[in-house]
Amino acid sequence: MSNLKTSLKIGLQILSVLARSESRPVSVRELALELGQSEKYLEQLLLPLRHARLVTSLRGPHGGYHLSRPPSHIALLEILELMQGPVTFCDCPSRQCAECVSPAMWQTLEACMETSMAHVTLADVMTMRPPKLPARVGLSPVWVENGLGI
Amino acid sequence: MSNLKTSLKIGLQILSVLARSESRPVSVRELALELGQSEKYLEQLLLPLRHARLVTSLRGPHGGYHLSRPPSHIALLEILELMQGPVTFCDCPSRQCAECVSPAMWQTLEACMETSMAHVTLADVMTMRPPKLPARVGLSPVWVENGLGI
DNA sequence: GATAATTCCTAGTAATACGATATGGAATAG
DNA sequence: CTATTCCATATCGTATTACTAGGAATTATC
Repeated sequence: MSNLKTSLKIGLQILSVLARSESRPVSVRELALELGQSEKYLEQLLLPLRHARLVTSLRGPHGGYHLSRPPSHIALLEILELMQGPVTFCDCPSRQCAECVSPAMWQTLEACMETSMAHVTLADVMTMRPPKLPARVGLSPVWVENGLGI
Repeated sequence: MSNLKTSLKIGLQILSVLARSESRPVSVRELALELGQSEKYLEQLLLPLRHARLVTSLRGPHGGYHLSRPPSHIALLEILELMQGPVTFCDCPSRQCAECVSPAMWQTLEACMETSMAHVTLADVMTMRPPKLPARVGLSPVWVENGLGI
């Protein structure tokens, strides 16, 4: 079973299509044809993307959606949080519940994921390249030199 | 919503209890009392732990479960994979499906999580301390010095 | 204006996963 | 003989998720 929601995966596909046709807006109908999903479903997924101003919409004939920013300025973390919620390993507010066992542990691991994904951009996703990451990222995990061109 | 299953969290609680009473085996009944869960439920959770030889069982009177290894030699990753399945962001076998968008991306992120959790031990979890991690871990993410005693 | 293309919004339904419980008994060992 | 693990299955409730549906609002074009 995948740990990622379908909505995130399709959301990424949507954004990829929008990124490829920078110039003109893409209608939901076109997206539906290209991605093999229903228009209504894609509409729903576009809603949060628009509210977060990741995409901009144009109504009326020849309307559609386009990216609000260049793909290299859209972090995977943003998309992930929009489409499948925050990266939380335990969501008790106090971080002191029995389930927490070790709050510091979960927080560290959450930060690990977040920092990593904050440095991956839509451009990286599209080009199928491993992401460009700095050698070190704050106090959190980083990709290090790995012979893959980073 | 938490991204971790309850079974993992309770699994960790079980292992913590076992770790604290190293010397003698702990029966399911005792676990049930201590953790406030039904015996049958805990039995179910203990099954995969035993099959993976993380815990050893003794039958008959005064029987019960104990850890097969010291807590410092049980990686969080093992527990996680046993209790809530592998860390997979896309589970198509080919890694070439439409949902993949960027197989290299998911693989890198999966490796990030896995490597991080592979270096966290049950001992870390129990002591509520941030994990001890080497300054660098292969080609994957690491925790770096962060003033928390690592 | 009228019309048609499109986004926008709100609900609702259907399928699935998951947590949790329940039952019943076989095997094992003090 | 009794306490316990072991194992299988199945069931139920609920939360989440995927997906559908209908129609209001907006805008370009004729």
